[in-house]
Amino acid sequence: MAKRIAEPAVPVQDTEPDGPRLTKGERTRARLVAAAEEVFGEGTYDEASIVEITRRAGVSQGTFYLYFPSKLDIFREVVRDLGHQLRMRLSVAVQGAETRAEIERRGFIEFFTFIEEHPEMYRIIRQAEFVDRDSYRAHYERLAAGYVEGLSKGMAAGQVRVMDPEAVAYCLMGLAEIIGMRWILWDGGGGRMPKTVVESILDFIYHGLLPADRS
Amino acid sequence: MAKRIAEPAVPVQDTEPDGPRLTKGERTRARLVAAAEEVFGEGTYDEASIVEITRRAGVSQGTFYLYFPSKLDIFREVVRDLGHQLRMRLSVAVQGAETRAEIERRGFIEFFTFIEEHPEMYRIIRQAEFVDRDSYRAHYERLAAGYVEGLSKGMAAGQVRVMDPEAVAYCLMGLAEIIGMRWILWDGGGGRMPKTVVESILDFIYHGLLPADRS
Amino acid sequence: MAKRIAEPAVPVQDTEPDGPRLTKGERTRARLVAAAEEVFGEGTYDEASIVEITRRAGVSQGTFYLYFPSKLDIFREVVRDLGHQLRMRLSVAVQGAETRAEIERRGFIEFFTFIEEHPEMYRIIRQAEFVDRDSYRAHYERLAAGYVEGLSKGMAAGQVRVMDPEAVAYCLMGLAEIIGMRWILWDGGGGRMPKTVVESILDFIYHGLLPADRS
Amino acid sequence: MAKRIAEPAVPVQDTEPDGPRLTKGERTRARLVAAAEEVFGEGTYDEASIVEITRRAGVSQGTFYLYFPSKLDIFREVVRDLGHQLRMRLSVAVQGAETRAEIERRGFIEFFTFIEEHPEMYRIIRQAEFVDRDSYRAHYERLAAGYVEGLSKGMAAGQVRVMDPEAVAYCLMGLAEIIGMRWILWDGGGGRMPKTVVESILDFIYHGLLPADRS
DNA sequence: AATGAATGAGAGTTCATTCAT
DNA sequence: TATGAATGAACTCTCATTCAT
Repeated sequence: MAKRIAEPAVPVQDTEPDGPRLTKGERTRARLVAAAEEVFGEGTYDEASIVEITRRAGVSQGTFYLYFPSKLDIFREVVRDLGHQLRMRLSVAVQGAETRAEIERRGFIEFFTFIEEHPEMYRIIRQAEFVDRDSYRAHYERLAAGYVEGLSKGMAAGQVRVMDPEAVAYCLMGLAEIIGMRWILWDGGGGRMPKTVVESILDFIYHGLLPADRS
Repeated sequence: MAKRIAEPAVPVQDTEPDGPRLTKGERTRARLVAAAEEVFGEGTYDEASIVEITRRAGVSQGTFYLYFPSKLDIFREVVRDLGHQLRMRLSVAVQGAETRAEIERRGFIEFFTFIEEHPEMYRIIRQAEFVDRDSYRAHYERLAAGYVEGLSKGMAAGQVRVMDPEAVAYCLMGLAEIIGMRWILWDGGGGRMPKTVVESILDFIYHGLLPADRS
Repeated sequence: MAKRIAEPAVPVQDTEPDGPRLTKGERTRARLVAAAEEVFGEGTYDEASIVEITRRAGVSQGTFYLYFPSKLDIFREVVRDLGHQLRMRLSVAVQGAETRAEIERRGFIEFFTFIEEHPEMYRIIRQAEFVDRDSYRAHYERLAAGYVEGLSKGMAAGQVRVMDPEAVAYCLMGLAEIIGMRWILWDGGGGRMPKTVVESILDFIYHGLLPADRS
Repeated sequence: MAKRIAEPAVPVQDTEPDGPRLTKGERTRARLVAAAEEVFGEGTYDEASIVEITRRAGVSQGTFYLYFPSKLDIFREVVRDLGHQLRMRLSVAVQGAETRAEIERRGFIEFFTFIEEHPEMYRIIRQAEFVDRDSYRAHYERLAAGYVEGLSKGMAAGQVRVMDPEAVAYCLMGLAEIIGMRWILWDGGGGRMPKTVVESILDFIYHGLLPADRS
């Protein structure tokens, strides 16, 4: 990380737009979380250092421990936070979609957009697998829960072939992730999904889910 | 003396079964790789230490640097090695399968078996994403290459719907991985895939790949 | 927020029984000293932290420095305080004793009782040897002073063999301390002195002090 | 500690008088123990820092952990070592003494001499009470054991009044310690015991131990 | 071909203390 | 009279790596 080289960091402005509503402490805490999100996103959990997080947040090292008991704890918070953001975005995106195909299309596209916007989110959550398996598992379970619900309804309504809904939910998540990795993150990090890839995937999923008699 | 703290785990035998065929140096090297595979599989890349690797290999720390220029280098070798093993097993498993469905069935089942047998392999390869992205990418590209070839033939032969073959290959890999993680690794680590889950996935894939006019 | 990590142990009541007589400030100060006595008694001077003292006293860290300029200062006060308590108890205990033997018996028993009741007092005063030698020395000098006075009178009256009274005073203090340590503190912390040990010691002292021609 | 100021320390000579007999590692270890003895003797256990110990030993901080797993472990070793030295000296000193009085005289004088020569030994052992109670207790138990044996014989032979020998042993140790503290350490640290004090104590002990009918 | 010894940078964490409000 | 927030120096300990033998 180039950041290793110690520059005096941004002189902290205490009069930020959203300042007045929060206490001073709450603002500091928020700055720490934001900084941590950045730093964890750039390298390994182990490469990320408290020194760097506090430097970017514009506070001293001691201050960190006023708000988080340990490095692991802020990592957990960051994972929780990112998962929450993702779920919000997805649930908003699929609102109002009528057919299963439409839901999947909107969901997948929103997911890819999110990763394009927050490529670091990807790194962080996947690292949780090694750093704090519980956070990681919780993330997927929460995400899967929504999916399972939707798929079950679709099966009941005859729009989706009857299969183990949890298995299918995980298939779709795994699939979306690896595709995002391959076409967004690998290709320079700022890549966008090629249209033909998106269409192929949606096609694959569409037929994979569709009840036999409908095809 | 250092011995107080940790003594060599295994008194090293220099006359091992496969000894005679290799030079002393080659045997030492092999022992180091084997030890590294163990150690990397147990924790994080950062948690794994050269001390521990050499201790298990029964050699001194200095010896390590006779064979590998750095910790990262032996990690790369381990990743390459595991990927190689996996590809061999898969290619043997699908040999002789006639239909696309049969190929997928055999491939998936072999993959899950491999993970059940080497859960640590999973940890190691996924860590490569953060530790040495090139190894990681190379692993998937090699794996994808075989898949793409098979799928392209299937499409040409009209057994598989025409889609971007690389996109589909990655879909299948991502799907297999997350399922392996959820049902093998999470459930205690020694879990086996439930039948209904396997069948649901194969069903999903089968319809996902099938050409429309065949259904 | 810091509260995550530690909340005030006791919701502080400002209307305590002995409240009305003292100003608010005096009560806060007293609470701090009491808390410090507890905390210093539990571990090392260095292990004791201002955070913990203020937490138990139910005040903020900043408040501490309103009453004491430093950690060392409150430690000194605690030592002074404990020494004072001890001297009071001893002087009350020996009041009315007629012979030297009786004085020693009552004094020693009272001392052991005090240690049984306040084992932490012991830890604190002995630590002063390292933390603040002046407090420590002052404690012993004050204690010795009383002893020297009594012994000198005894010598003048022919009840005690003529020796350097200060040397004898220190002998008796050192002897009492180590015995208290061995039989009260070591044996589980809540131990009581065995009778035979007490009698042996008193016997030893008795003959040690007795004038030769009397024996 | 003035030593806090970082001076490049003594450039280490590798060809010391007792060099040839020990391996390089053993010499380093010995240097660390010697340095630790110095440093622990100067201040608190907590004030003593690994930095300072290694600086005086002329090795890097990392080297420390090649020989000792932790700061506490080297402290323990130092305590054991000092106790051993002391016991050796005492046993040599009393060798050949015939009467009980002679034994006590020689023992006490040797003890005071030892403290005059190693005032730091005193600090270190007493600190063990707080730092590692087991070391501390073990020290006294070992010292007491020898005493108890001698006293028991004396009682059997009718040279010493019959009392609980362990109680008496601890009395004598406690007494010696406090006297050493008061007249050697307090008076400037380099003090010597005044003759009259020594005589008073021996007198006190003599009569304390003497069987009644003999006096 | 192998080892024992040493290094030194860097990590996470703690804590007495200060100060604006 | 009291607090919440912040500081920064100091600490113990780990580890990949180097090198003389």
